[in-house]
Order: sequence, then structure tokens, then C-alpha cells
Amino acid sequence: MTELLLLPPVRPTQRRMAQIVDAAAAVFAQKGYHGASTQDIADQLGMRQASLYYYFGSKEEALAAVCRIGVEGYVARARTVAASPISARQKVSALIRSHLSPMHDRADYVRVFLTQRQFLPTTARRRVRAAARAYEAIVASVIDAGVADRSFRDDLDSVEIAFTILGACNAATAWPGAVAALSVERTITVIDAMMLRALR
Amino acid sequence: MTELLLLPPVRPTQRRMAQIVDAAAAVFAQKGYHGASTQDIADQLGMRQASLYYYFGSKEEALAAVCRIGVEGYVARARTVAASPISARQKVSALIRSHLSPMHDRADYVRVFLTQRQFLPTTARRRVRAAARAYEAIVASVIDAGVADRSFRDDLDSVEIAFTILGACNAATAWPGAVAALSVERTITVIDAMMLRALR
DNA sequence: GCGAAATTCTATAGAGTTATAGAATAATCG
DNA sequence: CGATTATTCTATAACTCTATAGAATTTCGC
Repeated sequence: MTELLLLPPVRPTQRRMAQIVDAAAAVFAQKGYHGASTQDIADQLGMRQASLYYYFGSKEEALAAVCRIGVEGYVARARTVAASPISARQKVSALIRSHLSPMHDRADYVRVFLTQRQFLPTTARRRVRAAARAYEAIVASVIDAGVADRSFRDDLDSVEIAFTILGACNAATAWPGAVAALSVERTITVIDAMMLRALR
Repeated sequence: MTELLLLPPVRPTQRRMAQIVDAAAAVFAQKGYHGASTQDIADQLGMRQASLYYYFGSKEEALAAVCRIGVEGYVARARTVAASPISARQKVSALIRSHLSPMHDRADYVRVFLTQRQFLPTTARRRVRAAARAYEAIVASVIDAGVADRSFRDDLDSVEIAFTILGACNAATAWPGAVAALSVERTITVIDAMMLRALR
């Protein structure tokens, strides 16, 4: 237990804020942004609807907070993988794992990001789109490198390949029971096995 | 032009109904079911919001109509493919094509079905889920047959393979510019090439 | 324990939404 | 043409939703 004392202190406000965002993520994931009311989020927390506005200036801000957490780390992890001294094949495996791992502990956040980000206010949406493009470009560049060194087939466009791999991963986030601890690992295994062979 | 006279007559009412459903599909695809108002649909048609209720008893009915068109034919086509006297490999190709072809002329309907069917009223939702299960089972059975005759690898679960293939296809329906006539054919080519190799 | 700050509450304004009722207009058919 | 039917319109009831204002309560440092 003592090692917990070494962690940076989490202030009560932050903890409560995290609970609020967590409830928003769960409700948005379940009902969609427009299908969910602030009342629904409050119900989940056992608090009054208006009290949420102590934490957020608007419902859109809550969506932005959920999406931020849902997407955070993806580009950075992809960059790290792309820059690491491993084979193209291993990079694709690492990218698939890095893409699906957050489903372990942030399934609702990821799902909301994937399906509701279109409802973000304009500037946030633009930022998110830019990040998505950068992310896709990193994956495509890994494919390109694999094509260049003859690890991968060269008869398909690398961007389309990247889209197909990421699409398969994203679709898997909606599989029934995809959250269950073992399922995520299993999903990674299946997609990895299929995509590596598809690239040959 | 004379051959048009041989087509079954489309009554004006049916034609207008089709326009209404078309507008609903476009608006639901763009804004999501809950994000779209009946006013949005009416605007698209240049008519008054209340006039829509001459065609539908409720907004949910309009969603049901869109989803019905979005999903219609899938199970039947899959059954036909599965029963046809071709190799398992060719069946997978045919299934991918049959799955993505409707994007040519019914992109909005398909997208609404894929992303908004969760908002259908209970009974319609149940029916749809049953159809989806049947559809997945058909695809999985084709995979199984291919495994049995050694066309396909046997180290992965056929249901998970089916999910991955269908997931990649469904994700492709959201690709930017996926509607453009040539893009659908191109998408089919890419996914077909990758999945057939993934199954080896 | 006490005062200040943090948090939640009650109450409600104001806007938007679905759906209904019945009138008005347009199309169709003998 | 005139009557019947089909279609759209105006007007509005009833409801839900977001967000604000300010009071009440809880928490916390001292």
C-alpha cells in the first residue's frame, strides 16, 4: 500500500470531475450524444441535472472532455511504434495492439469518440479530424515502409490498407462483449493474425 | 424510352413516399436520428413539418422505413451466395461484393441502418438483431466450409473471422468519398484482396 | 468549532420538439 | 365542371431539454 503514497495526489475535485466524465461517457456510449440528456447523466450519478453545470459550461463541453480522453495517446503511441527499431511486420502488430488496448479500461470513451465526435463543436471537431488524419498517415507510412523493404505486398494502396486495418479494429470495438478482459486480447489476436497475412 | 412503359406503374403516392423516406435517410445519415428533427426532414423537402405526418405516424416509423430499406436484401443475397455451387473462396468474394454493392445507390440508407438501428422501437430492433445474427451465421458457415475443405486456415474462430470481414466492410461505408461510383468498386477490390489472403 | 470555499440543491426561463386538429388547396375521375 | 379524394397548410397543445440564478448545504483549513 505504501507505494500508493508515491503517486501524485489526486485532489477531490479531480476525482469528482473524473466521475462526472465517466458517467457522461457511459451515457453517451449507450444513447448517443443527442439521445442522451443531461438528466440521464445526472441520474447515473445520483445528482441533480443542474448540478452538472458546476463542472461543465455546456453539454458539448462534456462531449469534448469524453472525446479528449477517448482519443488521447493514440497519435503519440503510433508515433512511438513507427519510430521504434523493429520490423514493419512487428510495427503493424504493435499498432493493432496499441489501437485496441484502450478498450480494456476505456471502452466507453473510445466508443463515444468513434461514434459521436461528429457532434463536437466546429473547432474541436477540426482538431480531432486533423489528429485522425495524422494517425492514419502514420499507419500508412508504416505500410509503405513494409512495401519498400518487400515485407508487404505492393499491389494495394497503403492508405486503403491502413483504412481497412483501422476499420476492422474500430468495428471490433462494437462487438458484443468486446469489453470483457479476455475478449480484447482475443480480438487483438484475431485481427493481428488476419491482417499480417493480408499484407503478405 | 418505350421500355419504360413495361415497368410496373409507380403510383404518385408511392413516388412521393419514396422522396420523403429519401429525405429522412439523408437527414438521419447526416445528423443521426436524435440529432435530426422532423423540421430538418421537412426543410429538405421544402414542405412543412406537420405535413410529414400524412406519411408517417411518428418519427420512429420513418426511421424504421429507412432501416428496412437499408437492410433489405442482405440476408437473401447471402443465402443465395452460400447456396451457390462455387468455391468457398469465391463465396467470400461474392459476399463482400454483395455486402458493399448497395453503397452504390443506397449509401444513406445503409449508413442509417448501421449506425442508428439501435434507436428503433423494441420490436423492430429485435427483428433487426435476429436478421443480423442470421446474416453473420451465414457468413461464418461459409468460412467453416472453407476451413473444412482446407481452403482456409483453421487456427481462428470462424465467427470472429466473419466479424472481422464484416467489420472491415461496414467501416468502409464511412470512408470519406465511399459513395463515389468508382470508390465502391475500389473498396470491394481492396477488402476482397486483403481478406482472401487473410484467410489462407 | 468557525468562517470560507466548494459543492449541490430548488426553481425556472426560454427554446425546441413531436404530434394532433382541422382548414385550405391541389389533383383526379366521372 | 363538380364532387370526391389526396395532399399540404396553419395553428397549437403538450412535452422535453439546456442552461442560469441564487439559496442551501457540505467540506475543509485553521
